[in-house]
Amino acid sequence: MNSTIYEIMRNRILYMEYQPGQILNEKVLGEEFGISRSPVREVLNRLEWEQLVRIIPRTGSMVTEIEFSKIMNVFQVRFEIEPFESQLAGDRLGKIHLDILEDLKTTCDALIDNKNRKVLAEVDFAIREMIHDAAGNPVLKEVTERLYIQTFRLWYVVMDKGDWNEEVKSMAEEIGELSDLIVTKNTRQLGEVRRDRINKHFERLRQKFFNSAL
Amino acid sequence: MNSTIYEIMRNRILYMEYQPGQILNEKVLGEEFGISRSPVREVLNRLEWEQLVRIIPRTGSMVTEIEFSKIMNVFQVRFEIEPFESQLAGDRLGKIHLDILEDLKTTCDALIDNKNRKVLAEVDFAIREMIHDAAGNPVLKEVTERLYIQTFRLWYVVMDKGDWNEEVKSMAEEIGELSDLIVTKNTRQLGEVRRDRINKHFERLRQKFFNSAL
DNA sequence: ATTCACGCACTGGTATACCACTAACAGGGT
DNA sequence: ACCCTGTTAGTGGTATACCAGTGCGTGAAT
Repeated sequence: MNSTIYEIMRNRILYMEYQPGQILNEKVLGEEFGISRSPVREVLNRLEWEQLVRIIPRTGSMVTEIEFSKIMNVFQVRFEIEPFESQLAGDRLGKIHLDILEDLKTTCDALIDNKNRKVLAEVDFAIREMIHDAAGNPVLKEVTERLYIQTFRLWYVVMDKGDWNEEVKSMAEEIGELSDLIVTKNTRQLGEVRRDRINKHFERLRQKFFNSAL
Repeated sequence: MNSTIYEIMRNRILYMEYQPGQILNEKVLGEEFGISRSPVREVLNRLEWEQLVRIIPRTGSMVTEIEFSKIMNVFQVRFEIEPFESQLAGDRLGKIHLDILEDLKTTCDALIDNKNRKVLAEVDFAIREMIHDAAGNPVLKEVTERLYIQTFRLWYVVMDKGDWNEEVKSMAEEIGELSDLIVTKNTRQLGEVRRDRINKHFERLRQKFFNSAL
């Protein structure tokens, strides 16, 4: 299936196996996956729509650079829409989700002093997936996830530069906070808490990004 | 340019020249526009991820049906995100925009007792474009516009069934309200007012949709 | 006359061939 | 030695050819 190749390519970009600015060649990609240029182009078009590559005529598909100004725009929207989603999810979060969170907490704890960016990222994806399901609005899910992906790489590079344990601790805190709110059935606060989280997250990204003077 | 053909196709769907459920044929489209299937498929892919068609293997591209449940999901997001955009726009709305609104008001008034759905729709698009520009966040614009398009057709069919002048009057009211808030520099209320507008809009759509028992 | 089975024709999916364009390199002239 | 120009190679864009799958129509058998 084509969507498999799409996901492979997407992950390569997100996990920085393809560097920002790198030029991808349709013919080469086709040979690698054993398919012709037609389906490759389809995948590249989709990636372009997700703002992960920019197709440049007679040159190739350039993996998009990480532009802070653009990412600020995305965060401005996430900052508004994700708290809303959490608020929606509040009504439906229950015991099943507590179990999921407990598992994620375990995974998270195992990462202390044991740096593995990809696993930590997968924990984040899992939390998000849980919220999406609980919110029960597929349109909202699609929009939110698309925006998240556009900010993902910045987090991923910054993780490499800052204090690793601090990063893990922050994630563990988020999980704990979520669990607490579910246990105490204080789900109306979910929105506010999430807004706080994203705000802090963004602030950390901003600082580390400019400190490293990329 | 391909994007021209994309826009033509998109408009045909939005303005119901292609009926929901209608099957489009790649070869036929190619012949009509004097291009081959490759660029046609590119356009159809784009329309598919805009949720305007669904490509069905060995059958064709089906213009998506108007599903109320899906549209409810979209409205749930619009209801949250568009007031936010208006709020952002508030700081930058000024005299230039008042002039635009005045023009639109004139266009609108000319539509009383003179039914023309397309022109009224274009007025709506123009208002939205103004807000987008003032808000100054291209990401937000893209998301918002994409969602709007997904709800557009419902409005377009409902317009045909209800009281035309009521529809025009509602639009004129919206323009007036906007102008007033700009004049009195009461731009902080823009968000709330917009939320009200969308709410009423949705309520009208809901009622007329179920009355007509489509 | 009705029903079932076979084949044909039409679809989108994919591979391939061709094209227009550009950028880079090499060679010759100054 | 340097600059300018012509050619060539390589890109994405587009047209086309081929393929696999399916649904419908037709014809034959009961």
